[in-house]
Amino acid sequence: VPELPEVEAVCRRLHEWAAGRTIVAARFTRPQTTRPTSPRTFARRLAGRQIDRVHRRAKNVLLALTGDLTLRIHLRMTGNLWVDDPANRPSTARAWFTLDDGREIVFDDPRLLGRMEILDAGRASALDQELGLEPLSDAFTPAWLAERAQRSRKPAKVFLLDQSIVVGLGNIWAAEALFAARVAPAAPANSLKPRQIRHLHAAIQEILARAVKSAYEQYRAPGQTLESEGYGVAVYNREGLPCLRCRTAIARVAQAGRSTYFCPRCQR
DNA sequence: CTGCCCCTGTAA
DNA sequence: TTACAGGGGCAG
Repeated sequence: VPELPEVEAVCRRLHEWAAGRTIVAARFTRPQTTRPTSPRTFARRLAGRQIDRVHRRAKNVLLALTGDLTLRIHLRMTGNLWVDDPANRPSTARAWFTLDDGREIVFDDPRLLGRMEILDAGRASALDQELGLEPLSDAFTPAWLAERAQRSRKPAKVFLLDQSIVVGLGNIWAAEALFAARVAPAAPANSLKPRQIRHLHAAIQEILARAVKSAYEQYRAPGQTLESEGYGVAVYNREGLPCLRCRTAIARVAQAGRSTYFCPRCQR
């Protein structure tokens, strides 16, 4: 479900739907959803707080609450968030926060991998520090990317997935960026030429900007599934199918325990 | 660095 | 029945 574009779309919609509302009560169905405290303690800390705004940092959904607290929600693989009438809550909902207007924020998470945590101001800024650069920020420049790549021997794909360097890229968009830039996923980051770095940088920004737009427009209604494969995927999940540039069969290899799709002819 | 784990769902 | 799934934390 969510890489940067989908998380961004969720945050914007949640902001539209819930900013200014107050959380009246919070319910959880599983103890592992809340970290590090129990659902009970967690719910007690949330009750009565107003949601000032909802924004994104890396793949985290951040709800800024009154009293200088931040609710951090990580959707992991299958999480989703929306605001709706309690009557429409799905059976896979793992948490819901009743709002002062009778609607509720629903945290849907079939695979139970998602996590949430309450941060005080200090921890919120510490988290911000630990995370890498936002790829759509002005600070993310070709020179900066080149400098970081220089210091890493990781394969390019693994380098792009590392959230302490650049945030927001996941398995789909990392593969897409490498394909667009014609960079081999196994090439060590420090072996990339300046020209390849420039292409990679441009590809990351273009691809993500376009995907954010599509994801936001697509995520209009509460409870909709987040589908990134629908918009502009050129290599991901296309093993054996012809490369869109040269017709060579797309290959799949495992890197860091995950599938990487690439064109063995145009990416090297 | 890779491998395993957290979980459930779906498809081959 | 097995493999795999858009994430990430941890062990070895």
